[in-house]
Amino acid sequence: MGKLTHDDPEMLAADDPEMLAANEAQFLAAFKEHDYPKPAVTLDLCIFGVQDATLRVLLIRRKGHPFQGRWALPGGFLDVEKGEDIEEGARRELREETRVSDVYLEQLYTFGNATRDPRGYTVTVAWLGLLPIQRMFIQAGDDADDAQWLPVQDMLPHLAFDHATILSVALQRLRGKIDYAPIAFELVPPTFTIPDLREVYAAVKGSTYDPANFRRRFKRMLEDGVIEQAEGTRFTAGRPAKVFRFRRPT
Amino acid sequence: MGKLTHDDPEMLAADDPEMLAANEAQFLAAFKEHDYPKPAVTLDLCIFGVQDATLRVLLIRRKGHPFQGRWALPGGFLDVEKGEDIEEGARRELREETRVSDVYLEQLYTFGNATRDPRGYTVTVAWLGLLPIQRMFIQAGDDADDAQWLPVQDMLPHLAFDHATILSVALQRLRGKIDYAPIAFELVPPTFTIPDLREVYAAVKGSTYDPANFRRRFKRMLEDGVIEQAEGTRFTAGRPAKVFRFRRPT
DNA sequence: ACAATAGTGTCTTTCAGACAGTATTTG
DNA sequence: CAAATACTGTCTGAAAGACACTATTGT
Repeated sequence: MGKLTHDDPEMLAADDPEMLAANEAQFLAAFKEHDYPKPAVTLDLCIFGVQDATLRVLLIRRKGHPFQGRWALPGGFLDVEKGEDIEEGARRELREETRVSDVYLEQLYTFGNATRDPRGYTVTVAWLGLLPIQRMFIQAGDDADDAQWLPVQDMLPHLAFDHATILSVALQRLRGKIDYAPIAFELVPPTFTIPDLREVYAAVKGSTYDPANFRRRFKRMLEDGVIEQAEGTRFTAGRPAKVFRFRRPT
Repeated sequence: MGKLTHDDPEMLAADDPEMLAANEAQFLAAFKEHDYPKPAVTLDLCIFGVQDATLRVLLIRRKGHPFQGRWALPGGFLDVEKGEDIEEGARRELREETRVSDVYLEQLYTFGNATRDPRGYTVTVAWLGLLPIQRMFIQAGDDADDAQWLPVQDMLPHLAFDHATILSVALQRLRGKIDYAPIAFELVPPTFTIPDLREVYAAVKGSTYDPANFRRRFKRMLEDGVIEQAEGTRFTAGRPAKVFRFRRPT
């Protein structure tokens, strides 16, 4: 059992790096020999959008095995040879499979076990993305027959691999985070009305919001400079609505 | 470009699985042949504790190269052959390197790029753990010369690999989460006083808390059944304090 | 005029921060 | 007794929920 305290951080610092260099180079050369078994590492993407007051997720229909013809999250193998950072890899996969780029993306969770893919042990780093559907052309890439925005609730039971689990975790994160982080702005076009935003919140959370209280919340954001009013108004069946813009923090 | 709506989830469900079985088995057999290059996958652990009103992290001194003799987060390679789930792997590594088990553990973030380890491209799944230091014997395992609880602030600039980055992310997560999730209870012994808890919060957040307001917060938890009063009192230099217990949700 | 939708005002409750004060122990 | 620490009460302001009300458009 080690001592439990140690109050001299200076003493703890590295040995002189010069001294180590020779040994370390030697070690690194030797290291190549014993090759630990390595898992395949993939990237999976939960990209959410709201359309027709419905929360949707971007899915592809699988062209190849396994799960051929089934709907799945877009994703693919991490390109180790290229040396890409995992976030670069996630953006590359999304681009390749759906021609979508410039997305809000955050890392969600990493799943790794022997059963989630019939091809053997895999580790997948899952990502959560947000996109205003309205402004986006999507297009199936090489590995997919089709790419579509489909309602989360309908699709949850029908996905390939363990993608239902991944999507559930993503949904939980999105629902939890929308209340305290300014991420709803990623789901609407650059200019939007308060009722637009309210629709997004309702679709994400699956509940309704009192229009008056909801509005007051964003009035505070206006005062705090989080959003600003934009030119013009937006016409509806009734009184036209003021238009706002998210001031992306610099 | 695909259609943007699709309202018949039934039609989207899998093709008949029986029909696919033959093709899929064929495919899986063929799959073994082309072997994508795979990254090494490791697990790293940020285990926090509070002692002497100081936030500490469990570190090991590296026995081997690279970064021999430097302090680092405990961790190691995921055992793919054993088929362990990544969380099992994290708990195994912690046990092997420090003889510590039964820890609150949550997944933190996954780091993967070509530069974080001189041995080449690695992916590491980092975990955040919490432990009441007082009740824990730690002991260095096979890969470590020493294992100690060291102050986070002092050690941050002196860690091996990119462990300073990992530790920073862990610290940020801990500080953010302690305010809204009942995780502070993982940092104190089974029974504790309100001043004990307040000390933990202060150590984690690096700020002080008004005793009166802090107490009121936990009085509400008492009413909500999150904590309950335990027998006895705890003696100090002044008036003895009431003792409480966290009622772990079932 | 009326339907429809955008937007305001107000009351109540909850909760956090500031801070003055009381209670119970040891020495 | 004083010193030290635990604990209580009260004022204030910010923010959320409920809900009644006003404003501006199209038909």
